[in-house]
Formats: sequence, C-alpha cells, structure tokens
Amino acid sequence: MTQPPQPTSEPSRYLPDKPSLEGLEAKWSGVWAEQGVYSFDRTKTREQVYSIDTPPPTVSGSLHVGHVFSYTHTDAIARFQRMRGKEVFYPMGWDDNGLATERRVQNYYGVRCDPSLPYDPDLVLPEQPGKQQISISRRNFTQLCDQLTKLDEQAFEELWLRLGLSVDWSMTYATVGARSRAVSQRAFLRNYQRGHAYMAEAPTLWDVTFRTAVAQAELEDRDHPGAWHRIAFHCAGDSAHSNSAPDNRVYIETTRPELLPACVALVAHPSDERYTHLFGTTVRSPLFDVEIPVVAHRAAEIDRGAGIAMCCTFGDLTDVQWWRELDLSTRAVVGWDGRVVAEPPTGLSSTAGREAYAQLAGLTMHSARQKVVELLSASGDLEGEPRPITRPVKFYEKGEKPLEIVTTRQWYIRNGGRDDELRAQLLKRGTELSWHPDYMKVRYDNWVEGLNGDWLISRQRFFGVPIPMWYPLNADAEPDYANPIVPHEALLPMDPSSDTPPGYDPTDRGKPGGFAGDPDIMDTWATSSLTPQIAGGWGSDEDLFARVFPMDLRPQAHEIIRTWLFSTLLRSHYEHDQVPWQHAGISGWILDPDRKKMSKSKGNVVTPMALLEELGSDAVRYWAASARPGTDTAFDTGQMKVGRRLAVKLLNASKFVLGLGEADAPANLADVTELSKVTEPLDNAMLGDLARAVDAATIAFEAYDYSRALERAEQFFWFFCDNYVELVKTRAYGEHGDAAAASARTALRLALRAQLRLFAPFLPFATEEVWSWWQRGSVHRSSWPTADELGGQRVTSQVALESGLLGTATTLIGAIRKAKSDAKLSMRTEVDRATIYATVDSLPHVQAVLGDVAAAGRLRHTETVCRPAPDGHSVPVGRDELSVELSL
RNA sequence: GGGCGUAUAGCUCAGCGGUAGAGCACUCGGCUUACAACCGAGCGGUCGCAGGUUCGAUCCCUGCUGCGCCCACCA
Repeated sequence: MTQPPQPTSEPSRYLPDKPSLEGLEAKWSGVWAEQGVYSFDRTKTREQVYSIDTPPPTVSGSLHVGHVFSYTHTDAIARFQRMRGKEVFYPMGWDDNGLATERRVQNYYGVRCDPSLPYDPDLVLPEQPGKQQISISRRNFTQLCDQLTKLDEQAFEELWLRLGLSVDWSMTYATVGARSRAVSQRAFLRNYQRGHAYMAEAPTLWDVTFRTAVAQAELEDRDHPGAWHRIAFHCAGDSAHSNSAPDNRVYIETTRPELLPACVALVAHPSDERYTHLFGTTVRSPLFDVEIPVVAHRAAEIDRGAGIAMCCTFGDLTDVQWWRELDLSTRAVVGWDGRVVAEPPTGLSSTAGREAYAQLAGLTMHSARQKVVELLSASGDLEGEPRPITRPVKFYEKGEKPLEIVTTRQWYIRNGGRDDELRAQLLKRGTELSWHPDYMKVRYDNWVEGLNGDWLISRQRFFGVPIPMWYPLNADAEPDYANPIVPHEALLPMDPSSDTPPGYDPTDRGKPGGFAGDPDIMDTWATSSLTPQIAGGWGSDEDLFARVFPMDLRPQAHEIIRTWLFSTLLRSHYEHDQVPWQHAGISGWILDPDRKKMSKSKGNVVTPMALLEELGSDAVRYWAASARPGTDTAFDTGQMKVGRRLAVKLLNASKFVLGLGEADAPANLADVTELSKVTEPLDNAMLGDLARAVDAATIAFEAYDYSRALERAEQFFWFFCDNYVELVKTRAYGEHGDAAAASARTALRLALRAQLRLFAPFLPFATEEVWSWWQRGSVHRSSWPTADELGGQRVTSQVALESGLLGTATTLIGAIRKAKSDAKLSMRTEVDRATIYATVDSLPHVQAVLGDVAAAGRLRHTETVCRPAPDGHSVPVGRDELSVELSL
C-alpha cells in the first residue's frame, strides 16, 4: 500500500493508477481536523475577517437533505472567501433549546415534567418507554434534555464532517448552553431596563395542548372544518321596530356557538341599516339569558354571515379589538386546559342561565359546542341546521388543536407592532442589508408591515432559558409584578426557580413577605435572535466580538425571515444600533420529485448520511450548489450522479495531465516565468478562455451566486477535456518537438491548477486529493485563481486572434468527429486524406491549428482548399479520404 | 383579499432585445493507452395565452391563466 500523501509534505508525485472517490471523505476530513485547516485566527482585524452567523440546526429535528442543501451553499461561500484571503469566522451552533427538545425527550424516554416534584438524583428509567409517561422533576427532565441533545449533536457533527463543512469546530455553541443563556438573559434585562421589554396581562393566543402562550410568528393558518350556526338573540320588550325579525329576534351567525356564554356584545357596521335601530339597545342571549349591548364598529363586515357578529371574550383577534376599543365587559369561559371553566362568568346570573352553564362546565371546547347546539335546538333558538364550511383557523405551528385566546400575564418585547415609528425604523434597517436574492426583502417588509402586536416572549414550558426575574411577595404572598427583583448581570446565567435574590434567604421563597421566581422560560427565538452575539462572544469575549461583529453573512431559509431574521435584526437594532450583518443569503427548500415539500410522513425523506455514503459528498454538494440561490429545488439523485461524474472526471483528467511527465513538472506554477514556456497560440488561447471563466466565476461568487460560479467552472472544464486536451494530446506526448510539448504540458498544468481551485469550494474532497498529488498545503488554503496568473495582459493582447484559433480548432475537430460518426467509423480510424474547405479570412486560422487538428483527428494528409464550403455538411467519402466542409 | 416568485426539449433547469442552450432520457456509433461508472454523433422546442413597445420580443410593458410560496381580523 502506498501511504497517502500529507498536505504539508513535499509534493509527493503520487499518482494513483486508478483514482477513486471512495474513502476521500474520511481521509481528508481527518487531515483537515488534525492540521486545523479551517481554524479561525483571532488575531485578524475586522477588515480581514469574513464572519458567518451560522444557522444552528434544531438538533431534535430529524436529519434531512434540506440541511445538506443549504449548509453546502454557505460552505461554498466560506471556502471562496477563505481562498480570497479572508480569515473566515465560521462556527457551528446547535439549537437544542425549547419545545422541540422537550417533546423529543418526552417521547424518547417516556417521561413528563412535573415541576412540583423534588429532584431525584438516582432516577432510573426503564429501557423501553412505557405506555404511561413517568412524571419527573424539572431538574431530572432538563438533565435528560441535555443527555439526548448530546447524542443528537454528535449525529449532526458526523454529518457535517462527512459533508465537508469548513467549520472551526472549536467554536461550537449550543443555544441552551451557559454562554447562550447568559447572553439571552443579559439582552433581555437590557431590553427591560430600556423599556423595550415589559410585562402585561392581556388576551393571549394560547395552545391548549402545550398549555403555553405562543407568538404571532409561530402561528399558521390551517383549513379547518366548522359550521355556521344561525342563533337567535331576543330583543328586549315588545319592540315594534319594523326591521327586526317578526318574532322580535336578532339572528347572528357563528362558527363558535360554544362561546355563547362568553358573549359580551353584538357588533354591526355603523352604516348597516338593518341594525342601526338596535345600536344602543340591548338584547338577551339565548340559553344564558344575559343582557347584551348592540354596538357599532367599522371592523364589522356587512356581507359576512348575518352582518352582525357575536363578540365573545375571546373567540378571535377581532373580538379582542372590539373588546379593547369598545370597552366591553369580560366573560372568559376558556381555561388554560382548553376546557370550559367551572365558574360561570359575571353577568350570567339567571337560574336558567346558570343551569345551562353547569352542563358545559369542564367540557372540552369540542364537546361544549355539541352541547350548546343541542340546548339551542331544544329551546328553538337555533334556526335551521348548521351549515358545514371549511375556513382558515389559527394553529400553533407545532400544535394540533386550534388556538384559544386566554387572558394571561406575559412578557413582551416591543417590535413595532404597536409603534409606527419603530416599525419605520425596522423597515429602514431592512434596506441596510444586501439580500440574496434581492426579492426576498419583500418578505421582510410584508412581515414588519403586518405585525399586529408586540413580541410575546414568555412561554409556560420547562426546557429553555428562564426569564431572569424574581417578584417580591406581599403579606398575602401575592407577587408584586410592578416591581420585579432584577438580578445583576454578573450573576448570569441564573435560574430564578433555584437562585435566591440578594437580601433574601432561600427559605423566603413563596412565603408572605418573601419572593417568587418567574416560572416561565423564554421563547426559543428570544435566544436564537442573539446568535451573532452568542457566537461572537458578546459580553464574555469583547475582543473577539469586535473582530467579527457586525457579521458579513446570515445564511438562512426563507420561511424563517419572519422569525429568525426579523428577531435578530430587532435585537441588534436595540443593542448595537446597527444591522447584525451586511448580507442575508436566503436558501430555498428541497422539494421531493413531485414538487411537494419533503415530509417525513410521506416516507420520501432520504437520510442524508446514506446519500453521502452512496454517491459521495462531492456529488451531493454539486447537486446543492447547482441550485440557484433562493430557489426551491427538487431532490434529484440524477443531478448528484452528474456531480459524481464531474468529480471522477476531475480525478482522471488530473491524472492524465500530471502523468504526462515528471521531468518538466514545475515546482511552483505560481511563478509567472512558467508562462513563458507557453509558446503555442492554441495553448495561450485556452488560457485566455480560462482566464475569462475565472473572472466570471469570481464576479458570480462576489455576488453570492455560487451556482453561476460552479456553472462557469464546469462549462470550461468539459470544454477543456473534450476539446483542448484531445487537440493537444499528441503534441504533449512530444511528437512535434520538445518546445511544442513543453508549451502544451505547461498550459495543461497551469489550467489544471487553476481549475482545481475553481472547483475547491464545491468539490472539496476530489480537489484536495488531486492537489495533494503535486502541490504543497491544502487547496483550501491556497489562493483563489486570477486572470493574471493565466497570462493576464499577455493573453488579452492576442485574444482576438487566439480565441478565434481555439474556436476554429474546435469546429474542425467537431466536423471530423461528425464525419467519422456519420461514416460509422471509430474515432481512432486513421484517415488517409482530408480536404478542409475554408474561406479566405479563416484560412490562416485553419493552417495555424492544422497540426493539432490533424493529430487529434488522425488525418495522415490534409489539404486546405481556399473557397467557401460546397452545399451541405461534411461529406464522408470513405476510410481513405475525408472531405470536411466548414462554414468559417 | 394583498404580495412575491415562476411558466423554455419527455424530465431537471440555464439563458437572452438580434439564427433557441446544457444535463438526464432516447437513437446510432465506438473498449480511441486519463476516464466503458467512458467517448463521439444525433433526435427533440409556436420559449404558458392575448395584446402592446420595437426595424426586430422567448427576453421589455400590460392583461389573463396555471403552479409554488409569503402575508391577511378565523364573527
């Protein structure tokens, strides 16, 4: 066995007989780690650094080809910037914070967190989770969270290593780690101290399954079946208003009849003449017999339902608006558990009403609806049958039941949703970013313009960053929320449920005159919105932070512009008064081949590790990098096979070029004197074309268009292999003299050296393998190719003539191939005589390349005839004579 | 309801104010000493529809249609 070469050793002249992609991932990822090829040099200044605000993957989610897709894009950019001479700050983060982890731990271990239980240091769980979830303490629970996320993080790291991400693994962070918790709590406290964070008791969108508040950014609309119910309210007295129904009733239509006991008003549009006579009067609700005012509000829609709506506390956000703006009563009936609360609301005082209510108390919303419909039918207040409809209903994105609105005390961060001036500032911040692709900015603008309230950041969950606040308790042990006890920044991270505020004794917890900790944790985005600060060492390593912040690039997917991008920008706006990055690179999604979003449930998810093992990382990276920025892309193994073919071709072509001879192998091709060996016009023409491809790829990369950079490199490479290499092959063997051979070999080597570097960001393994055969160091620390090193001005001055030459030669060899193909001859068939027709203008070109063309086409004798080609195309005359007609 | 994107070969996608491109698939030919997991040649398109601007439109403008996505107060 031949020892694999080491990148720091002398060029090894090691050329495998049969180059292969197998094993390159393990070999080179190991070498890179060992030699710290991607380690960040923190002595560099901000100007010298290119910093990336890595998206920390949710480790409790499944590994998905979508991950491979978008992280490859970022890695290609990182590698390009590194080769351009930037010191790339490219850490990895793990998002192990929040509900995703909680849920995974519950299912994986079969446990459930009960914060009232004491910690059990000797907890032993059954090997297989049982049917019944085991209740454990909060501390035990979070320990299991830590334990499981460690496993998940390992799986991700293995994947990333195999994919070849050029991450500095010594700088990894986790969003629930101590550093992240400290940053998150510090930023929150500063928001609080500046008045950007506040606490309020207000109607809140509430998930009854997870029993937590959720934020606007976590909502999604889903089509949900429901039904219109036409319900009669009773007008007071013997009203003689002609517009009332003849039976003195007012009909409303609702999809939420179960909220009838929560009704606080009927609302119609001020200009709706059907109801104007009722404004200012009251009606009585059916079943519950509560006196209900009829009021006017512009938000009521004349042509929706009956045109008059039942306003409940709270059925939807319009109800909240009406309740606020019209100063209506409050009759909450939905409890935290999603069931009808036991006590009837105020105002529900009649005996009949209380009896009706008693039949609902404790029921789920679903059952309560059936019961109310039953009662209304019996009382004759339901007109007709419910009419089924499907309408959009708000869900928590991770939830399975429609959201309710429950009044709770929560923490908020101002986000412009209630403040036009702040909103305008944030919109302006959006313009300070370079968006790639630029139209993605519209999504940001839409989101900011559509915000309808401040950002609710508290969550009634267990695993996450605690809200760092205590509250003094009064003589009745009730918390004084208006005067929280704020911890010192030096004490962060802290947990108010186990830490004791200064001046108190742990035994004062929960006692009159004592203190209580805030029981809630923060929304996962409240921490993730600080990834530039976490990764950069804000507050703990200000020296590092100054060298990396604001960052250059935020890569992310488009669906989290409203969450991650927006919230990060908001926090940076508050804390640093600037945008957190210069560029936002937005990736698309992976769709399955049917153009649907890939989903686990459909069984079409491919495990990325298996893909990498089967096709090779370079192949999969090629597929990812072929997708235009921001574009949703079909999962396509065909494209990966194309990438694999490219990588194999690169190995083989390199082997050929490097195998042409050791004697004149230049030790340092960066030495421009090598260029003087390139004497043949055809060789210079090729280098000139390559120089243009290099320029095009560079411009594309600088504009974050990695796919175009790859396309240009690839386009040139196939042309190089199929035409140039074939044309100069025999000359390179030395059949036309040493100088001509040296010209070809040097050009081939210069071209190979440049092309390996063009491909390095995309095919890091194959390019590194080839680089190691003949160059020092890692290709990934070499410099990005330039037009200058390929001849620059020298080539450019002759460009007109020489690119014409290359075109002529390519056309000629193509015509010869076609002639042979039409004659059903092997390409190696020797042709005794060929006639090449040409115009006067092109004749010099033809004659200049005739030697290479004749050799490549295996033409023994050629004749050039100076006249336009006869009609038709190439005419194969036979094995011993070939007429090649050209339109030149 | 508002917005963004998109529509090009059987499939996946580039492109561009001036004679329509690539890969895959398909057909034919070739084991040509870098590569048969390869090479060569070929077949294949009213550039979604309708108008407009222009000497000229696949490209620019307007409208329409299909698809995808984002957003929107769910009575």
